[in-house]
Amino acid sequence: MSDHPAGDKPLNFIEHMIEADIAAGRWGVWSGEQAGTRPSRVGKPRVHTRFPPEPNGYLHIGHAKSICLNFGLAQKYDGKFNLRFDDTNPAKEEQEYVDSIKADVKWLGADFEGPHGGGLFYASDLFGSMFAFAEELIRKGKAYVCELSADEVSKRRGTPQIPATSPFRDRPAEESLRLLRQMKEGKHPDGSMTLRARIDLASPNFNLRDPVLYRIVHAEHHNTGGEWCIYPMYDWAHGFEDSAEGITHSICTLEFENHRPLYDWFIRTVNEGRTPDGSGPFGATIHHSQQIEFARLNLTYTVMSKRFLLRLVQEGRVEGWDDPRMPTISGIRRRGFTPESIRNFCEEIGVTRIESVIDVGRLENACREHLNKVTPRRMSVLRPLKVVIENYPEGQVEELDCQNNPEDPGAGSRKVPFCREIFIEREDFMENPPKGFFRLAPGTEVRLRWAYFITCTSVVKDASGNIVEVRATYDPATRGGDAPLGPDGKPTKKVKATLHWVSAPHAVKARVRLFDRLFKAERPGEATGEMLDDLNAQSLEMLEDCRLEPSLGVVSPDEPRFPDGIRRFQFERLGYFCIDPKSSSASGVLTFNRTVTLKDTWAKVAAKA
RNA sequence: UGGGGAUUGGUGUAACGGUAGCACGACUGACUCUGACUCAGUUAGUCUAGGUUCGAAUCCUAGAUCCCCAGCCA
Repeated sequence: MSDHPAGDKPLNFIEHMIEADIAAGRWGVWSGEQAGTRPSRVGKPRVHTRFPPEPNGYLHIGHAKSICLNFGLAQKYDGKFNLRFDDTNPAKEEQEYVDSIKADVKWLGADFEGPHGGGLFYASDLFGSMFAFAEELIRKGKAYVCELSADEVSKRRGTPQIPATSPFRDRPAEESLRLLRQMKEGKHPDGSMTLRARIDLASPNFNLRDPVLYRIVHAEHHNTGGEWCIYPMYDWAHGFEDSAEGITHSICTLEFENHRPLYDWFIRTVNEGRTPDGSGPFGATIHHSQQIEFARLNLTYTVMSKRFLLRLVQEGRVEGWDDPRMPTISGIRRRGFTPESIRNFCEEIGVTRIESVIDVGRLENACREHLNKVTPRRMSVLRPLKVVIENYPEGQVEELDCQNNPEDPGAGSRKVPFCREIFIEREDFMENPPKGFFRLAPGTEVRLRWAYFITCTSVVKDASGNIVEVRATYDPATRGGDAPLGPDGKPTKKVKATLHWVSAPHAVKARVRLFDRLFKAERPGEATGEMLDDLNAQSLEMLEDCRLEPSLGVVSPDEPRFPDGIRRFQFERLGYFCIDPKSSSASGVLTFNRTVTLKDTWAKVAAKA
């Protein structure tokens, strides 16, 4: 069945469901009132998604998959996307997390306040109506106050074969109502009682064994302050949040699949005694959205558990949530990744119900792919080795033209100074090169990018035999880096290698931070059960004596401005780097982060040998 | 030994009873003022066993393996 025009991406399973819903007219169409800022939306089938994080930590790349999915659907179907804080547990939630999540979602491009945005919501703003629904459930005989302690509930939970029990199950509704109000008024201590749904104590699905709706928590809430001392559980609250916001497709991860019967039960039960026109004894029917589960993102060499990431932060094993080695959005951003590259990555990996593990290299590739197109090229020497060009006049300085981006002729060029003393990369010189090494070595000739051909004449060593300097001669006829043309119009000579370089006296000094994977193991914790055992002790390398071309010391006018304000570059032959303002200002030293290396065929060959 | 899901090349993902395709990786080669990029080619797959059918990744039966569920977390 190829009813898609060539080049069209195949639909994922959620899109298939949406198409089916549209065909069936399941969710109706946008009214003029609902269309909001987009009149074009009026009359189109409703698709309304949301991203519902709990503000108990920073967002990570796994959340990015969900954000891109939900926002992407809203965009594709000209619908709406909400950001909603699922803040029903004051014990774990903080304003700091709320703020970071808002910033991260926006940075990713999922603008919940833009043309496809439905707005910003808080579950806690609905506490009042949720409480009313709870009272309604009691009146319908579908909920009761249970005075079992958490411990006792656990003991009475039963097994797959043996049903759970509660002695309070058949308590009169009036009594439950009175107790619930007392709970709300703070008359009872934490843990002394709960409100439970009256469903099925024998269900093989434990979620239906009279789940808790409300627990008593005397704690300050980041949004509602001290207004409440009872808080709704996730299962009870979530469907009402979706309902109130008019969400059509409530997308969550696979582990909530067993909760779907509960999700549906709550809405259905509230809707008992309600009618579409509001004439029922309990008023008007409330909206019932469709829960859909998909597989969360797993990455090799990466831990996505918020709890564990929090531990890394608290134990000081990383600099913080935004450490560039962290899989958090803020870490990845500080590392230099672009939102485009993350969106492309999420698009490439697809959406299914299969639990898979994506090679983290694919995320890096997505980043290279985008950065290659948009970053200006610069020359930087990370581990400097001095080269003295013996036949270049002392005191002479030339300003040479260097292209900013060979991929993009429109990016123009810049001037880079050249003189008698330059630095090259230490690893670009070998005194006794192996076969296949075609960089600089005694007697060989290489090109200095955009500059001249040079030939190594000798090596200078210190007392202990370390190479401290290389002597060379240059060919003045190769100015600009091109060999002179012969009578046949072809270059008179060719070199196999082109090296990056900087002028020694003009170079800007900087610190560069190189990052490796945070974990040594493809699946951290698999071997010993303790993820910390697989932490990579060498995941951060600081290079303190790097020399950069002078243009990096200032913001040049033709440097592209990224919307997030981050200055990103390709250091030729090395990789993609960005300035880390946080580290720079903290240390007083201009500091770059390496986002990702370039692919390096030679390193692969050399490693094999 | 209860319930709910999943299984297609190394990895990810299509195909919804009718030619198993795409992407990434890997490997070759071409090109190259980045050992990058780009381009061309090669590689390799339907969990197993039965059954239905002219025809099965797809439907049926049985089995295997993996994931989720007994928080007053989400």
